[in-house]
Amino acid sequence: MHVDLDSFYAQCEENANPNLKGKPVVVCVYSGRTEDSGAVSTANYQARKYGVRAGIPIIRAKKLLETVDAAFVPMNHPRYEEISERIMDMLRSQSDAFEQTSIDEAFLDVSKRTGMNFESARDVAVEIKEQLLRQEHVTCSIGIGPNKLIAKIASDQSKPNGLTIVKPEDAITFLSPLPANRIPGVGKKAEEKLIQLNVSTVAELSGLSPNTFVENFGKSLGSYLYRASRGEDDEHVKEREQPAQFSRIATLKQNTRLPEETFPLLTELAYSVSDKLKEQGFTCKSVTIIAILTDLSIHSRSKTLESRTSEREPIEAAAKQLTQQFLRANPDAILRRVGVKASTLTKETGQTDISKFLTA
DNA sequence: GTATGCTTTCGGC
DNA sequence: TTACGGCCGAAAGCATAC
Repeated sequence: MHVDLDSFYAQCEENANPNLKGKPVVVCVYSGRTEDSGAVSTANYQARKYGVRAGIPIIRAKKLLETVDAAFVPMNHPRYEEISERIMDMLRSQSDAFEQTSIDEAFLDVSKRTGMNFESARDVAVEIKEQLLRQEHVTCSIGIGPNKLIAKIASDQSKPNGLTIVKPEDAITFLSPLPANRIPGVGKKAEEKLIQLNVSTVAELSGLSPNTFVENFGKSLGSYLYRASRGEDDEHVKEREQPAQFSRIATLKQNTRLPEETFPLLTELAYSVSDKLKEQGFTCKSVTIIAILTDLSIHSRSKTLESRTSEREPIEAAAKQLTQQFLRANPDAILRRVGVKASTLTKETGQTDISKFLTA
């Protein structure tokens, strides 16, 4: 079973402010550069009717909604996290195995408690929907299928507030007419290939030879797509124990390549990443800087640290060094936004782990 | 040749 | 007509180890 909370941030805002009910609601990330500079994080379904989508500039969303009484609200991420945590705990309690894949999505393995009976799985889904509405005033879209792939595609089939059940014997019939890009992992690049191959539906995709898959999509994606187009997937639902990375990114006051204008922000971002590592009890081994230039192109540079750390100073030093190197190697680059990322995380248990043993 | 690790890019929301 | 965020995980591409 796949559960997807409908335009989650927008629902959180509607619940926090009843004035928003019934209006188009646009949740915005303001960059602070000018009055309306920034992007749309998400929009409720009323706003989507006017063409407002995640990722578009706020100013464009305002134009699209200028004839209606719409609400533009700043994103409040800590609030969404808190609400999400309660919801995820509830969903986990309704499952045999649980896997949260984002702040608003999760897979629930309900095979045991339903004995693989899809009518019984429907009851679980209905109970989840009722409980979510009662306890958190939130709607969701649920997909039920014989595996994660089909559950995920099914949850996307009917939104918002949908429930789509695909029994094993109906899987091929369900998938066949769908556009091939509904398969997770088929993005822009794979889609271009599909056009070349004259493939638009999953059924057409499944008609390609195994060689055609590997030749066009590579061994990894190719064999995944071969199976996916047949509705096959054997991934298990499993808890994600540890995050893989923490990052902070922000927009500069003005476009620049001067160290005195970028370093203070880099320091702030590095400190924030370090604080989060410490707060959550992690150390990192690699540090990455993200550079977004005036043409909005995205670049990154990373390095592996000499030793694991969560301290502010080594992360800050690495970020400054990587930025300097990037600017030296790219004399025409002008920075618009910069970010700092810590990855290769390890949870520090306080117990003697192998690396401590070896250094001792 | 395969496994593993590191760096960079892609894509979803 | 343009406009433009802040996260995350996964994939791709390459190098190195065995």
